[in-house]
Amino acid sequence: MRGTAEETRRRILKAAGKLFYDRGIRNVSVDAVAEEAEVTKRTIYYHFEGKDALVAAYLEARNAPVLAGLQRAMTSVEGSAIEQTKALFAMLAEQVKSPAWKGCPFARAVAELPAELDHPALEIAANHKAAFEAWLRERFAADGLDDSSLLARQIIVLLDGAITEMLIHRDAAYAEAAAAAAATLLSMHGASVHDR
Amino acid sequence: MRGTAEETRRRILKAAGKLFYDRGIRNVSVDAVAEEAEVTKRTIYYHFEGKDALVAAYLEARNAPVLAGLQRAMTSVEGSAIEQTKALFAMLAEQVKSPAWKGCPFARAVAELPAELDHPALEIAANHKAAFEAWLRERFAADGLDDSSLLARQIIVLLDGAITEMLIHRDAAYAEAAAAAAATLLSMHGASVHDR
DNA sequence: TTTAGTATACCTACCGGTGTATATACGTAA
DNA sequence: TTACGTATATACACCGGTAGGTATACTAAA
Repeated sequence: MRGTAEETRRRILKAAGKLFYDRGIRNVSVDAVAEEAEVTKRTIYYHFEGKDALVAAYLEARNAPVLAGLQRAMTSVEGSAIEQTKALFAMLAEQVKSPAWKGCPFARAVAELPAELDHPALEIAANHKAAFEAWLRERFAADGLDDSSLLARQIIVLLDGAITEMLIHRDAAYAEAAAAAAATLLSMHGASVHDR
Repeated sequence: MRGTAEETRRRILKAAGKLFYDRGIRNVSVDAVAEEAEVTKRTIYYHFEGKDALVAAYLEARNAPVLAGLQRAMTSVEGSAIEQTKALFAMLAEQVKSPAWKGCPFARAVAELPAELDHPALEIAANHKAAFEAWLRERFAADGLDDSSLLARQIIVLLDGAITEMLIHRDAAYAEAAAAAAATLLSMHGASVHDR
């Protein structure tokens, strides 16, 4: 009963990701992760230094895929920055329909982990958010929008705000309201509603 | 060592509120609350059915004060809906400066508690958010703004989004960006920048 | 004297984490 | 090609601490 080390590690991370995201980090024991991964707890502690390291690795593993998903939601649509931003919120409105959707794993980790303990996960979350904001800024600047830096910041605020409200109310209307707000803001800064 | 029941209950709730908000609900044991309240754990279980009930009571107790604080931040400023909304975000920008500030207790509770267990706290949080959104809608409608319902929804999205970002980055710039976005949206719907 | 409220002590379950034996993949030399 | 040695990877059993929760005796006010 032994695959390669990488395979086992990935299996653990997959199980951890599923449980942490679904139930919350503090609500999931290392034993539960072991059972889900069909591995003994000792194996987890062979591959990870402790639960904190496992949590950090879980968030680290989510970073690239989530970022790519956000970017793809926009770039997969032909059109201006406005069209693409609308597509971003449309994806969000779609996701909330699934009961498995539980909001943003990074924001939830920060909400759950007290800042004082400077858990390694906190920096990972901050970097993730900053990375998407920076990408948005570049995207808007490429369209020649004014204040791309401010705009990117406002869009990410709308995004995370919509996620928060939808996690609370389970209502896609918040994503739609945010999409409308985003379109208004972009058009105020020189964005065309038509194709670029 | 015995005050009135109400007094003891309030002391427990005060201690619970401090610890739950500061460290997160799952990170605080009933023993820790008992110690903070200078009461034995048994006394807590005399006054509350269990930890879940204590958590629910904690959020319930926060509802009215937080709502009042938000409303006061707006109404304490003379002026139009725009001016008052700006004041709302200004208060937020001020709060983040304190290390004790840890975001919105309701949003954090929802982020931490898995939806499946339908914890009583979840409904309390949803009601709180809905209440402020409804109040905002009335406030905007009173100023004769178009689409007050959509506007209220957008402002609360901006508010919770700014809170999320500020919890992650500890940077008041997000409240300022949100304030600017809010002002833009309001002015698009017929709000005057001047006094009403 | 009754009874609401508090204290002491305790229970069971489970938490994160570990000591140690063992099984397997793989490089190396005959 | 085979036999073997070794580092790697997994299993089993276990630890002390603490979690939420409780049985029960006592205390003081009405």
